[in-house]
Amino acid sequence: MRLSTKGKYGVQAMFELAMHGKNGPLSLKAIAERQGLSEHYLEQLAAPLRKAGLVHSVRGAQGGYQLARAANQITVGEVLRVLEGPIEFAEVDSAKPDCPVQSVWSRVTASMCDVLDSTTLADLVEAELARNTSGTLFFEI
Amino acid sequence: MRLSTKGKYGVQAMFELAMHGKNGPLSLKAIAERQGLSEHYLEQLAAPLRKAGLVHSVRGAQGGYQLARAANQITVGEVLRVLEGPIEFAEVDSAKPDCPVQSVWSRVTASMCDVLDSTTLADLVEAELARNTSGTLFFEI
DNA sequence: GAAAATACCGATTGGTTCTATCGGAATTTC
DNA sequence: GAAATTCCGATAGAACCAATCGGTATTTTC
Repeated sequence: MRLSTKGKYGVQAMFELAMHGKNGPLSLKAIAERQGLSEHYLEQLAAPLRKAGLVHSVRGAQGGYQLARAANQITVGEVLRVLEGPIEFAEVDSAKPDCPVQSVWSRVTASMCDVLDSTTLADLVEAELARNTSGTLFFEI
Repeated sequence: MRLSTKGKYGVQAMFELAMHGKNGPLSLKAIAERQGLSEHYLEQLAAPLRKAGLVHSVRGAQGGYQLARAANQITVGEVLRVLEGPIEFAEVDSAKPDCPVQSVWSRVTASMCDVLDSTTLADLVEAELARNTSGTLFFEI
């Protein structure tokens, strides 16, 4: 019932890319350092994200990754589906679709998707910027 | 991110107990047959449910299990926590609690708990009875 | 043109968890 | 006493996770 590190790290990496914005590509090494992750492991996450068209890669020295779309056009749910497959609280048993237990699973899934599909990378960037601003003001007044 | 069969079967079994109500104890064999599960596997789920005080057991022939409380006093979330541990969409990294990504995980978790903690076994029984009633009417009119 | 940086690729591995299965002991009913 | 049932502990195969490793291809920089 818990997200694996694949989805977790993947979203964190996408958040870093969104924060970096259009300042050229950001390397996996840089992301790995900022988030304290293994660079080699991140490679495994970058591959599906690129194949799914969520990021563009730039090879060679000074290369790295950039978001393939505007940050407000990429939701957290979309990233997770690429890395983890369908978002589903429990596999729905097609043999008894009318069982009230199944409908609980469906409702939980829907409520998870509500949050994940309505949150974009831009929302995360905005929250982070707001946090830094208020923090800075707090100490500089 | 997906519920394991432990939680899934466990809730289905608790639902059967709730449906059975106060007509004496219901054996694991009966539950296994109705739900198409392995009886031996159900035993492993029954043990923690009993230790957590959610069911009472009756040993010996004609024995089985009963809910330890009224069905409207047992939520689906409670059953899942006994069988699967804390309900949490992703482990929150205590090193960076203010990261916007962490707050997404918290919001998803909260929204899952909203559904799971507000749904009782009695709600499931009610839904099942309503379904049978309407189904019967549909064919008997 | 050489060297460094980086993305890209595939294999493997150790660990954990899942999903049971098995055999038997204790308890109660009939 | 026989049958039904809970109870207990061990085990085992499978799948998945998380990560590591070694190497190749591409691009920039010097």
